Amino acid sequence: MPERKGPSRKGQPTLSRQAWADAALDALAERGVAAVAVEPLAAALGVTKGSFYWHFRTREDLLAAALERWHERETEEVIAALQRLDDPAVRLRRLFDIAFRDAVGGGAEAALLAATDSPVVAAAVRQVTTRRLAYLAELFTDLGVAPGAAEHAGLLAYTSYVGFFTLQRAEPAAVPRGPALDRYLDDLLAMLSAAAGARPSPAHPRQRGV
Amino acid sequence: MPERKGPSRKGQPTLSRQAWADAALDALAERGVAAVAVEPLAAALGVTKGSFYWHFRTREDLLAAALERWHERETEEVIAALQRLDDPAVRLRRLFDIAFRDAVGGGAEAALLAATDSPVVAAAVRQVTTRRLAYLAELFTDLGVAPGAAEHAGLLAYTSYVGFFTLQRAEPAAVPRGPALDRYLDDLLAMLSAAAGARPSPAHPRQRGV
DNA sequence: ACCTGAACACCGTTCAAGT
DNA sequence: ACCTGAACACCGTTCAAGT
Repeated sequence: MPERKGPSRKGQPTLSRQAWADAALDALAERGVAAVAVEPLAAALGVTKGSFYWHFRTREDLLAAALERWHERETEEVIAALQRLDDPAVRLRRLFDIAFRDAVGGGAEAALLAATDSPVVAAAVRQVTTRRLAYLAELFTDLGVAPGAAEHAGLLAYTSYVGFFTLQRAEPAAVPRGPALDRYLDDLLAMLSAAAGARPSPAHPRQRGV
Repeated sequence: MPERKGPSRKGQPTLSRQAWADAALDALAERGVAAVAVEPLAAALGVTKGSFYWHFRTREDLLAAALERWHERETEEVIAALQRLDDPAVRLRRLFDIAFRDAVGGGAEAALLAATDSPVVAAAVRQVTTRRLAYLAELFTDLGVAPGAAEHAGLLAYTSYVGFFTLQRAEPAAVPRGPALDRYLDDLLAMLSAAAGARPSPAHPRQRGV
């Protein structure tokens, strides 16, 4: 995949596949999957839509390229950064900070996770989801949690995260900020630790019935 | 709003606004927001797309009507049914069963909650979200939880729910079923009760640090 | 009152032709 | 190697005309 070949016509550098994919991912994060449209994107990039088809076979292809970029940026790079931290407890806390405070994905997440009507999007989302759940389970295992309980806790953590940023998009006013967010994360971590420590099968004692 | 006016041409009953809205909601639940398309819907209903514009001003209008139906079915009717139960603890458990087991919304939920690029969808989602969070807070208050903690617990419950069905759509294989689901809901309820019982402000004792 | 049919704009896709 | 420009299909929207 050539990165860029140097200027060609009228001083404009020739467009690369990557430039299209990046523009597509930006549009997607800001205005949703429908905004990944060839003609408007071409206009924004200053070329005709015909030229698009030299780089990509279809619009779906462009989406797939943008999605690949998303996977790399918001999953692989985050995991790689976490793995540079020695203490798994620190890794978990850092992950929560990244996920809940820094709001990974900058808007692409919510747009993507539910746009599973598109087969390309569905495939990318499945991959990312599997990868993240596996990493979370690994993280809890590193903390000393038994495999089954670790998977369970990872699931709980991930659904909370997905729900959180979805809510943030749907109704930002309802999402905790500042000290309320601290308490929220505190409780979540505590809940997770309780769930992770629970024995797999029989009913376990609880502090108060709800 | 007239329901139906009796047959008109060729034995076909005249189409009502409601028939269009229902068809739109079905398409939306099954194939996403993009599937709410005038021409295909008209074809399916056996009329020309021109006729659509007698009932609705725009496609957005149709979406809004479908959304109103969604709000009624998946929020107001559910709440009304719950309120017929006396014991708030039973209400909460029943709500969890409906939400996590019977998968409210039959697919529309995930498609909608993240399709906030459309202003009509965004508005409907905001309304439904606010209503549901308010009801959850009320439910926890009825259980004897203090107002602040009740809101907090409701938020935790709702984000878990949203994350759960999003995951169900994204990667069904990762979602617990059978006894694993029982344990999941058990833990969730216990976590919620712990969070609800926590004092609002200062650091509270936890069973084990994570 | 409710629908048809033709028209037009917008965007995805193709392709011959340009540089 | 990379792009233009014209063409066509599909869907949203309008509107005059039908029953």
